[in-house]
Amino acid sequence: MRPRRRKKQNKVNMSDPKNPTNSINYKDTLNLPHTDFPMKASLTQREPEMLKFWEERKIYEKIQEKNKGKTHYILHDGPPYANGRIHIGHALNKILKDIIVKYKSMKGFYSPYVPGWDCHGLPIELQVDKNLGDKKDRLDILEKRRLCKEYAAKFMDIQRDEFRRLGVFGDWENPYLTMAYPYEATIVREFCKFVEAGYVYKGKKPVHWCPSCVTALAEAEVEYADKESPSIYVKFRAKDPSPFTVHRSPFTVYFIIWTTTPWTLPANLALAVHPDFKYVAVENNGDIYVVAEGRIEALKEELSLDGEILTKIEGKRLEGMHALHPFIERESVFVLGDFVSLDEGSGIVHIAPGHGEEDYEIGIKYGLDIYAPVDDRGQFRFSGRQPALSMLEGQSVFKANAAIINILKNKNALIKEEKVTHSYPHCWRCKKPVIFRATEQWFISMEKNNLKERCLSEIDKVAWIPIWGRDRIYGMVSNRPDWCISRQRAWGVPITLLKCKGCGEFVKDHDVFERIVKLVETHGADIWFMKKTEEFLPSGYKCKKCGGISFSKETDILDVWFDSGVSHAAVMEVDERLFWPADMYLEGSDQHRGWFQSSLLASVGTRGRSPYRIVLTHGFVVDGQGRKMSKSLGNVVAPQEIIKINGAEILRLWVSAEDYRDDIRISKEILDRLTEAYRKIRNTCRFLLGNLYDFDGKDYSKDLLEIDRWAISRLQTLTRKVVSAYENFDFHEVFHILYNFCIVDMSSFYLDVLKDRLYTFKSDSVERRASQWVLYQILSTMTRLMAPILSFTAEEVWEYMSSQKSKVSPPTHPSPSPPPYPPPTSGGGQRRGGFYYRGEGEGEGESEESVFLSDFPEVNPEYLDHELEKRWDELFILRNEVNKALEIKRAEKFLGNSLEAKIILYLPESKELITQYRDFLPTLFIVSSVEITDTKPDASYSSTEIEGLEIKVERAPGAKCQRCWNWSESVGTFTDFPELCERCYNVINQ
RNA sequence: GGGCCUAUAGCUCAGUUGGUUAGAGCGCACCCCUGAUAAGGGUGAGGUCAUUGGUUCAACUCCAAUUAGGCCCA
Repeated sequence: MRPRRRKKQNKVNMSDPKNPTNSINYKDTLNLPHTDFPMKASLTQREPEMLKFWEERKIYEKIQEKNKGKTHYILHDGPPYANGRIHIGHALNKILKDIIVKYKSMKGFYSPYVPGWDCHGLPIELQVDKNLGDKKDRLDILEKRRLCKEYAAKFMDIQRDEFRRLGVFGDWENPYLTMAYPYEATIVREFCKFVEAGYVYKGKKPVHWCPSCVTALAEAEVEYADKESPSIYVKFRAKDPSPFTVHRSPFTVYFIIWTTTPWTLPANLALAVHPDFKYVAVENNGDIYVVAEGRIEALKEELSLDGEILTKIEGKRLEGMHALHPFIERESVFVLGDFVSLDEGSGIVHIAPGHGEEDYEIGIKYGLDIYAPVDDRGQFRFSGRQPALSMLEGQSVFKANAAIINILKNKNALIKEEKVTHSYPHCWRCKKPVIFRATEQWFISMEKNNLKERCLSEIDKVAWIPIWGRDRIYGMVSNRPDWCISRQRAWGVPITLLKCKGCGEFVKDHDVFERIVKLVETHGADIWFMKKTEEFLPSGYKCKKCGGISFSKETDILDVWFDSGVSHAAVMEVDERLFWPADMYLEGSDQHRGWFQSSLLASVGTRGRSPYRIVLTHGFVVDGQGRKMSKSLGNVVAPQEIIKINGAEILRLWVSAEDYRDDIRISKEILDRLTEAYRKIRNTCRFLLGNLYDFDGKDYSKDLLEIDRWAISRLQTLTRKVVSAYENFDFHEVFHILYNFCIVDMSSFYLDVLKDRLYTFKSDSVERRASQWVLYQILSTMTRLMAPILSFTAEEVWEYMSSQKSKVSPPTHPSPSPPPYPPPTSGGGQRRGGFYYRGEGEGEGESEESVFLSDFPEVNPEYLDHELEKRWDELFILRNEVNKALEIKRAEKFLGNSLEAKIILYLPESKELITQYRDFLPTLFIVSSVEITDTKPDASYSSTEIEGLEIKVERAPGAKCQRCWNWSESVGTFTDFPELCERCYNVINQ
């Protein structure tokens, strides 16, 4: 504990009146800064205390109460997946949201924040399976769902604590969970709406299928990795060789195709060519081979196809012709496709409509069978009995590649075989290669009711930040296929459809749907698996189509993107605090394909418009070199680590300092820099607090010196810039503007210059009070400006601002450290004992118990003075030149402290500025005296910035005043205080 | 391979509609102070504006390609 230095402010404590000079500690007569606000932040310890304060005092709830009824601003939370602990991307996302919500709330918007979690889905189910080990296959579906639910709940809890630890405000006690009964009921209800509107159909379609997990995978569940595959050239004999043989009929004509998936050849039904390419017939070893003309050079090398070109034919002329399958008694028809390219292969593409996206599209177009003789486990199942196929029956497709190549060899249909390593889709969970396989799936049609078109037109009504988000999602929606919404898994909301066993028709009665929704609402989605089929139907229900009375339940579950996609209905429409549509959705840029899109589809399909007005996206967190984080690179930065080492506040500062539109880098150096920046901001606040310990809180706005008016004007400029940056969601600018203000305007200038006045003037002199008034405005404004970002620190400063005076004054004896936070007041809304208030007519005070209950600063035009700021810009140039001159002398050891200097200025022309500010210049330069001369001094510094200006630095005349440290010729002229200058003498003697 | 995006000092960011020697702060080096003190102040050195072409009287700025990186898709 530091002893209090200050006794009485204005009277010297003289122990020996006869010999005053020896015993006076003039330091005691100064108004040195004093505050208990610690220099060291100790964020790691202090943050949890602050969180407790916010929780106990129900600050979030009070903010909501305060803004109730005002214009709303709804940031609808995108639900993170309730699996695992949070990573740095989660932290980034939630902190950005928090900054916006806090800013809007302080601006007076009603901006409740309801966090949510995505709870269903494959990753959780797989994790549960993994934990179960061998037991997983014996487990009842309800039992497994129970375990999944527990798992999700556990991680929801963990993540909730981690999000709260970041200082994020929200209704953490009542988050939305996609597995909550009412939410599940909404999912079912929204699904039924889609069914009733005719969007939902059951179709056979190739989807990514994981033979290992035995499930269809969504796009989002597939990841690409390198895989080695066979690369083969295969020949298909032409059924009718005549168009290629001209008059040389003995030749056999073959079409060459290239594939890396030989196992799809049994399902080959067609060959595709580009309508606009030319195809050539090349004679080679007594046969004729047909390939695209544009590939001939490459194939000469690849396949030694270097014979004479006999004929040339346009691709479009091949349409409808037939080739013979190399090992099955079947014909493959020629079809036309724009997707055929000349980048690789032969320019003729093998088509298996049941095993490829483009193959499927073209198959539909030509009315081909969507044929996929592969079962759930990725094994061949053929219905017909052909010799070539029987040996493949039951083989897994990847293993069958070799057998098929063998068959091709035997049939003399293989031209070339090698291995390639290429990017191939893999299952995101089990990491094994997946296949494309046509299966029975449920889809939401993008064409029905013009859904796609309507989505596209809604996209143009949304404000996308950054602007390119619009192009991105527009392109994705334009090209997207129908939405495959079924999954063959356990952990999710079931597709609640009942099928007539007699005719296969699905029950689509509204009443039945309502009945199911009600059941789910009360019992959860589990009810679907608990009750018998009949229990979902009114007694005696008959099939509308065939009159059948026997029905079966659909057992597939819904894609989790459907779950989160309907959050607009489950949360925004249902929660009476919220509003539909949301003002903002804010997620990472990957969500253009994910949640932004599923929400858009879910909302346009049933509500006809998008559920959001603004969509803001941020980039991904990468390491210091700009590379993505991965376990294998070992460059993963965990938010928990940063919190432990630096504190959540530094993480918040990091989020704000970086431009989130791009990828966001994080590294030790970046965090070190930010920690420095934090200290600077914190210390600036501390210095301000320290000089306000005895401020009387009165309005001194009429007593300001010009430099004070400059400072208060700069404060308005700061406010204007910061508000505009917040409004544009340019948080990194908030940080830079605020930080530079602390350094440039405050610490290195205004506060440095002000020390003389604050410390040495009579404590209650109007000049000192005026500067304190300014400091108070600065501190109060800065604290509120930074609160949405530096929430912990702003609240801490706020706390000291409102409670400091009563603790600090009068500082006659050591006082115990104040408790970090005042005890809870009985009866909400009671004012704390804060002393500071604004002048008359500015009714706002700093008595709110939290900075977040105060209003966000606004620019006060009365204090904004552009003229003054502009004039002072010139003074700064002058000051910088004087500093250079001083630095030269300092290097020569001519002086140390600038107060030892006298500055002589010589400026032949345009000297209005220096003469106008003649008396102020010593203060401005922080030197003891300034002389303006008409004769050019010798050995002076010639200014490079101001033409003609010469600056000479001399030792200041007189002696150093022991109190204020200025050098003055008046020192020694007072016999009772021979060590004091005149100014200090007068202060002491009053 | 395709779509969208990014590239300015060691770090984080500015750089208006193309128009002088490209700015700021931090960090770094050196110095001062010791009455913001595990603080404060001053001065200084750092950039071929990713690369290469093109448009233009003039390009960090516009266009194209390349390289590197990111997200999404195949």
